[in-house]
Amino acid sequence: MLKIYNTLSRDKQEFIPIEPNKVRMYVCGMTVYDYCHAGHARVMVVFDMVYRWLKASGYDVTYVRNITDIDDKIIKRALENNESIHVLTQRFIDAMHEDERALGVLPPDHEPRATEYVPQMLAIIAQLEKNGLAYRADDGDVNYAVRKFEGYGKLSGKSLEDLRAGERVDVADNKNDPLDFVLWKHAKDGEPAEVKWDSPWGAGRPGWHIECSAMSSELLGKHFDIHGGGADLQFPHHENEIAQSEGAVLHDEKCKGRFVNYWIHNGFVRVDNEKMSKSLGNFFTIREVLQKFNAEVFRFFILRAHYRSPLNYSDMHIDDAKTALTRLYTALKSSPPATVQVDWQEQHAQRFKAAMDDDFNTPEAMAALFDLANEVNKKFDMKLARQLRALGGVLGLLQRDAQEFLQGDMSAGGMSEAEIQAQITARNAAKQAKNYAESDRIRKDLLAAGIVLEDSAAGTSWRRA
RNA sequence: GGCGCGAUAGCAAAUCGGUUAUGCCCCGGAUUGCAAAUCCGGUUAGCCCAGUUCGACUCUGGGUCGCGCCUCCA
Repeated sequence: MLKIYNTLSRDKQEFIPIEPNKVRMYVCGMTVYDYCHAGHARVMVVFDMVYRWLKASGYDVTYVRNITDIDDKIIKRALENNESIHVLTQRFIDAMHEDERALGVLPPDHEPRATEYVPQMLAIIAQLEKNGLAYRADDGDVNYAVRKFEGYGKLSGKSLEDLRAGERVDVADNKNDPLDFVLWKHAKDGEPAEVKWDSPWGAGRPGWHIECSAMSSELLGKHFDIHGGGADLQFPHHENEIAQSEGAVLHDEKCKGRFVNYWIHNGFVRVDNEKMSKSLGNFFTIREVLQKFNAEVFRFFILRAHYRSPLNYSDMHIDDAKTALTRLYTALKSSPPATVQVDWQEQHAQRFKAAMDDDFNTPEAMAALFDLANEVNKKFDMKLARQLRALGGVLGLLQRDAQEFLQGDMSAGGMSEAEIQAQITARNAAKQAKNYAESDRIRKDLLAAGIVLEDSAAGTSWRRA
């Protein structure tokens, strides 16, 4: 039985899908005006893990992760670069897909782009206006009247009074209430034609929050199971999504005004104990990280912490993760990669499953993997090795050929395989002649070049340190 | 200021009201020509102060410190 920590209720709840055996899940994806950073990597990997676990649990999952391809920052960047919005966003969408593939992230079932769902957004705005929740401001924007929506603040645990008392809320012009947010932004002079759509309220473009309400209901229906994203989206983005989506279906009998059953938020990636973010400038792009570290190591590093905990990014920690993952692959050395089924009756698998069912406790699931590796090493048991590989596969790990992982890593500028083999041959000759001074010298030189030799009954093998 | 989250050994990170978490590091042993890998064993825990309890790292209350949201943010 799967339990999920639901941000809405602030506790772990048994997961019961709306439709038996089916899960409909929506995750807020990226705004594509730049390369993805390590924080984005965490969202991708965490929800990929959730997606995989739901599927492994036998659910028929529909996973939607949107792409925000219209927004202030995109427009600004396109103008700076003197290129079209579409060219800019397409370039970063391609880059994002490259990063994802490297991290072993499965493609979502749908990847809707905001610009393709403007009619659906307009329909929701019209419905909100009809329901008395949206109004047209003097400047031409259409705003959401937050005070008219009962239950505003239920996701973030904020009351309107608290929010209003907050010092940091600007009193914006043209809003009936400072907390009201924009549904439709009127077109301004100087904005490219590419960012203008016709609407009953005049030419303009959508506000940020409305796109997710539109795309989720179009692809998953008005009421679906899981909605996810980074913890920073809890407020105001997800709070506003609820106001929009539930406000638009106030009188809809079918979904009884309920938008999402389970809200899942992942914790931040930190640098020096501070949130990694664009505005702080303390971020590393995924490509920067992957220049230094193997992508699977980075994925392993992300999943080694619980998804809701903060994750401190540092080279030292990723190095630590690399050594740990090397241990698992070492146990798989004599087990060729093959698609094998998990034997869920086996005890490590049971522990793994119990951990994953407990709010996706990947650190505990991994502990089971390490215990399993110990058994494999102890017993030389190929069946257990296959089990280790299969369980790793559930997390999107351990699918490579072990030799390839151990030898192929970070070889930039390293010795070629042929050179290494030649050295090994020379060393073995020296060993035969009992010239240990020479054989040790060769091994020492190789070690200095980052090559570790391992003698065994089967011969000498090597790996990169 | 309002709301929320966290504090576990040298580092990272889980579980749990009483029984070895796990990984990295370190020490000892086995193995090895010597190593590496592996195996066996070991050292290092639970921010502070009270309370509940036969017993608390785990529950409750109060501190302290750190972080996040309240503004674009994954």
